[in-house]
Amino acid sequence: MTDLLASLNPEQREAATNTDGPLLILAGAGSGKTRVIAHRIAYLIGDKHVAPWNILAVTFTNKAAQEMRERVQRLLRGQELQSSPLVSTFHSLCVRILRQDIEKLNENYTRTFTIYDQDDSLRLIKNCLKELGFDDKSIGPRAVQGAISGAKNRGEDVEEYAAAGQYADDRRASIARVYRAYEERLHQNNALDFDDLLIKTVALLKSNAEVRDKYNNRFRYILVDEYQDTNMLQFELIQLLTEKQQNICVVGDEDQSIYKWRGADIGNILNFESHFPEAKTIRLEQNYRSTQVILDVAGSVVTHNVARKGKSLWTSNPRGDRVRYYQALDAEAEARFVAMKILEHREKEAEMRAAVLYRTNSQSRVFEEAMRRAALSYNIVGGFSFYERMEVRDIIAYLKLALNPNDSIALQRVINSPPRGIGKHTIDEIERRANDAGVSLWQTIQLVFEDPQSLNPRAVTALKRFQHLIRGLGELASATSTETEVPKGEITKTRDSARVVHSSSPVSDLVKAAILETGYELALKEERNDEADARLENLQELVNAAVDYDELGPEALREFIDHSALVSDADQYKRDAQVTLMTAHSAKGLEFPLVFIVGLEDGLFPHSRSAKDPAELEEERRLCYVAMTRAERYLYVTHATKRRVYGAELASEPSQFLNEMPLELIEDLTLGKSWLSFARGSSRIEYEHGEYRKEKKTYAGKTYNSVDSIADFFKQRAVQLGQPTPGSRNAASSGQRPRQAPSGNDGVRLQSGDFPPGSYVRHAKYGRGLVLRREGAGESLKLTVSFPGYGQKKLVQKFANLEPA
DNA sequence: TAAAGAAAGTTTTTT
DNA sequence: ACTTTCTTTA
Repeated sequence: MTDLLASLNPEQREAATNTDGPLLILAGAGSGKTRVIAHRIAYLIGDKHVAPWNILAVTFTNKAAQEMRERVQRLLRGQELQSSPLVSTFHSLCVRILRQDIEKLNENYTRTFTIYDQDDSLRLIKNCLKELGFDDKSIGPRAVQGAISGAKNRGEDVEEYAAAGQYADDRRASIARVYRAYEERLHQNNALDFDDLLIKTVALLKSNAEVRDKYNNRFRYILVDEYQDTNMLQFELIQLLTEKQQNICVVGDEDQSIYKWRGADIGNILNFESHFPEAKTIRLEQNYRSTQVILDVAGSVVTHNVARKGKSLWTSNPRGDRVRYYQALDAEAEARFVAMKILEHREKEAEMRAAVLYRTNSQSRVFEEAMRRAALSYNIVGGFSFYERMEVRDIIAYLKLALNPNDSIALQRVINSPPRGIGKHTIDEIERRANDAGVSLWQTIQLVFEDPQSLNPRAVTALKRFQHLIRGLGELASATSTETEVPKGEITKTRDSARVVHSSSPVSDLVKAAILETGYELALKEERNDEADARLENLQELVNAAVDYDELGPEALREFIDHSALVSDADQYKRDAQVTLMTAHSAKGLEFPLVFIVGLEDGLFPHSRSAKDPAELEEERRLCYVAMTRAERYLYVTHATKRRVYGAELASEPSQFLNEMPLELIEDLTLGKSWLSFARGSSRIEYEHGEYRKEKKTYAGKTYNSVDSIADFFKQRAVQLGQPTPGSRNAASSGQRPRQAPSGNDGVRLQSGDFPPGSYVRHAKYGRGLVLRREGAGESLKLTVSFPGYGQKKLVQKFANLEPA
């Protein structure tokens, strides 16, 4: 053990061995955070002889948990252990606790509760909206879901939310009604959504001293990773669990806080010392990951944030190459450039792993294609994950029904997939009657048999067959499930038969049954096309995944289903893939020798949704910082000058974050003129850059100088293209001329109200904006205008009431 | 009822 | 552009 610790630097060693009492580790990017946690766990077990069972490490993602488990295992290699430390995400920890003790909460939930993931929850919300008669389009289900989740994460229950809504607008009052209905339905269905997992666990630990004691005694040493991203509920959970021993160690970095939108409270890490008065603080500031240049560029961007304590990250690594920049014509050209560069790097160093980081999942598509064309094997994290595929979710829904046919959301999902003659009319009728009678859809089906009313015999027969199908799956499942599901007299018999089935793989058998007996496989085989074949393959994968649960005992099926809800990105990140494509968010905690940050455009990264709030813009900047600091040796930043958004082609400006990088540390790989070469050639901008930095501390908002340099860039391009531009006689002499906003009135040939690209306009609502693009003519002349703070808007000139500005 | 065609919404990030 | 959902038709 001692030699293991010898590989740590003094601060790291201090952090690993300071095991008792509250400890805050402020760990900068690449400072060996995961290493320290792993060593700390190994030290607790190997040197302090703490039982592994008494150690809990909590992470946010399964990826991080997996990584941590492997690291600890490697450190403890060769040692015989009685148990292993629990390394878990917040959500699976809560499931674990609730599956054990939720009945002690006395809210009428049973241990067999179902978990509704985001998709299930959205379906339920849609049902509630329908039921409450919100059939107008004024209130979108997604918006409601966001509002409810937000309320839940702020700790507001229905009553509190409704009370707060009393004095607010109608919209909020409507949402409160949906919230109430949603909660009732969840409860009726014995279901918990993702937020409830935390809420109910906290409520349970708060209300029941016995349970609290039990877990306090079990988890004597607790570690929390990415502590800057914890929200109120997670903080409460940690506080309740560490009430007794206070052996709480948290690791985090304020500069990497990127989940405020999900309710994360940065105050948790900033105020750790006041929450836990005995706390020690250790700073890890030596970076082992990146070159000095990469750190300098990343640091330069993040220093533009005002709400920041600031810290110094240093490295003894080589300076490294400059950050490389490329301006592509469009998204396709951007992807081609990235693929080409990856090939070049791999030619020099065969094992070079690369990551392509983008802001939104929708950007992944072009990169996938480019990788395929370049014959690079790639790996996508996030987006449409395996368990989110339609066919996989359908089969899971059948399995959920096998355990609990009253799960109306699952039933709704598969009652007619594959098509079995239960059409829209029939389903509507059943829903209506279920609502009237206040029972589940499953129970209503039985009622239909007793009194078919308007339903025709064909539909009734189809329902009979469906009922029979689900019952059959249910019987198969109860052979592998707990005793509680079975009538008392049959317990012995059932358990015996469970054992028999057990040795011949019960969970995977059940999955197979759900694929075969439901007619799912047949329906896909009959389609005879590539897509159906791919789906069949996915289902085979699902069976394979289930095999891992075959030896797990009576709760195996339940655990498999839980896993499918909580482990949405299971094993998606394969460490040795040549290329990994993912969002900047997903990349947190990972590192690659070669990193591309793509789509650095205004409105995309930073995202337009973050433009109105300076705090959100700062979060975008931290996200950019996180992305940049993933790079070990080579970092590329790229953007495109036009990009399709919702099918329409839009001109895009360079991201202000590019303007915040030190230009002398950037190498321009663009063929021909780029925004960067322009910005460089303009001494005025360099000068303003210096000025801007001095003023920075007083202004938290958007970097307007970037917009100005970008405006000049567009004007220059217009000149090159020979398009008439207001003030074009001046623009030819590039950025050297005195700063003056072009005006629609000063060109002789231009009428007032004519707005070419590069000119400024004023809009009643959005204020002053830069015209990027014109299309159409006469009545339907449309302008694409970028408004600081609002992003790009496409306006019909005739109706937009624009004035020159 | 199911398939085919039309219209509407989608894309911020995640457990 | 693409996918989901609504509407029409056989």
